[in-house]
Amino acid sequence: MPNSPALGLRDRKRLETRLRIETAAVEIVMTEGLDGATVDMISERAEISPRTFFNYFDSKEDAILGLQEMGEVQRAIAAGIGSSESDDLVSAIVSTMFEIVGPVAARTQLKAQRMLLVKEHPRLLSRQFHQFTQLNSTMSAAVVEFLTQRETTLPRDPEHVAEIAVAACIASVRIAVKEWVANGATAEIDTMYLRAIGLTRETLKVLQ
Amino acid sequence: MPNSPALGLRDRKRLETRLRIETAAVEIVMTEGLDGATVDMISERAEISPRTFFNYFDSKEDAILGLQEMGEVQRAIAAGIGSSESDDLVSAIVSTMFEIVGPVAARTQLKAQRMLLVKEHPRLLSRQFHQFTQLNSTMSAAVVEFLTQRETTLPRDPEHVAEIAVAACIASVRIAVKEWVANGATAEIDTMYLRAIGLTRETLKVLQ
DNA sequence: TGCAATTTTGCAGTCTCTGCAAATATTGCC
DNA sequence: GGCAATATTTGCAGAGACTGCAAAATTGCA
Repeated sequence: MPNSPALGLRDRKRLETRLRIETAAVEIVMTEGLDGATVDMISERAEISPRTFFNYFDSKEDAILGLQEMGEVQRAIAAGIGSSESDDLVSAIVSTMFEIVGPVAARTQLKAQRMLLVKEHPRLLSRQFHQFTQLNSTMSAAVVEFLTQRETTLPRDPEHVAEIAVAACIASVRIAVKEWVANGATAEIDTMYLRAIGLTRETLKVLQ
Repeated sequence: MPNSPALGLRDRKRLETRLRIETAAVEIVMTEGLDGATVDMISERAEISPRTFFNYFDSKEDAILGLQEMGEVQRAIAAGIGSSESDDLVSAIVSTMFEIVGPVAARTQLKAQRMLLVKEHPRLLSRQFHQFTQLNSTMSAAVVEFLTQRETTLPRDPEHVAEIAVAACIASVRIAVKEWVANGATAEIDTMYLRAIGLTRETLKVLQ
């Protein structure tokens, strides 16, 4: 059990409940479909009251996707792009995104199922996408920081350039993940990662 | 009045009702805020029953944004990218997007107000964005077509490259529009258009 | 005018999501 | 162990989005 023993009972319970909700949500959507799954059903299976459900997630979709709270994701982004070993911006962005939604996603059954659901219900994809959109400024800031540290000459509008770069990378990752799922979700994670980077490069060539 | 006389009374009425709903939606959101505006209020001002509202739009947000039906937008995309005079992919994509959401947006008061609303309520932005996401395949197809006609050597995965290119352009347009609105929405449309293209180019340089 | 097709509407009902206050659980402290 | 402070859970009542259905109104056309 990967339960950090530093956490008190209260926090451990909270984490456990959260996971129980996420699991219930995914399971029910898998059998009942996206519209067939109701908050009541999910709550019942997770053994909480429907009211409590909304103490944990803002919407049904959030629970299905297990969307973390903004703060957590923001920290992950800053840490990810900031600590990138490579000097290459594309790999820094792509690898950070994989740290958040990718590799982890492959490890647990829950998250693998989630990806299948997203494939089946595109509505969910755009919900997840929406979170990224909201995080654009965080990402941009991290990218600007990255550029400031490594590039001698910054572009004229670093924040905007960063935002567009992030958008392109998001699209690449999304495609790579889609392909990966389409191929049975069995290949090495690295395949996906390299694929995303390769796709980005290919696009850059064409746009030039 | 730009009412095509070719349309029968029935269709003209339908169009007029649609416009009345869109207008009512924008006006009410401007005074009451996004959450303060209800379908009942909008329907009342548009002089239709709440039930009829949902015969025209799938959701409150769709009405506020005046989201066209998919089919219409799809035709606009195919026509836009296909008929581009330039050989440059970035300008072909960007100009098509402006034809759909940009220049038109500046012409009528309704659409200018809409842009202000989007600025104030980011939730709407991602709703509009969502439509673009859904149209990704349409756009990609058009871009692939574009490439096929003009490039001697196609990239390895044309559809994917197209998707990423479109994503980058969408981000650029979004930023350009955001800036334009922030500056009072008064500058020439061409400014916005050139700005979007310039931003894309700047980003390409950095990602390289 | 009168019939067929389309559109509007009311109604009943389901579901998401929120505020509030009472009940319950956890924590830290004595 | 017991007690007070704090956090969490829950029930309840209610607003609002959205849907299916069938009756009523409107429009198109012979």
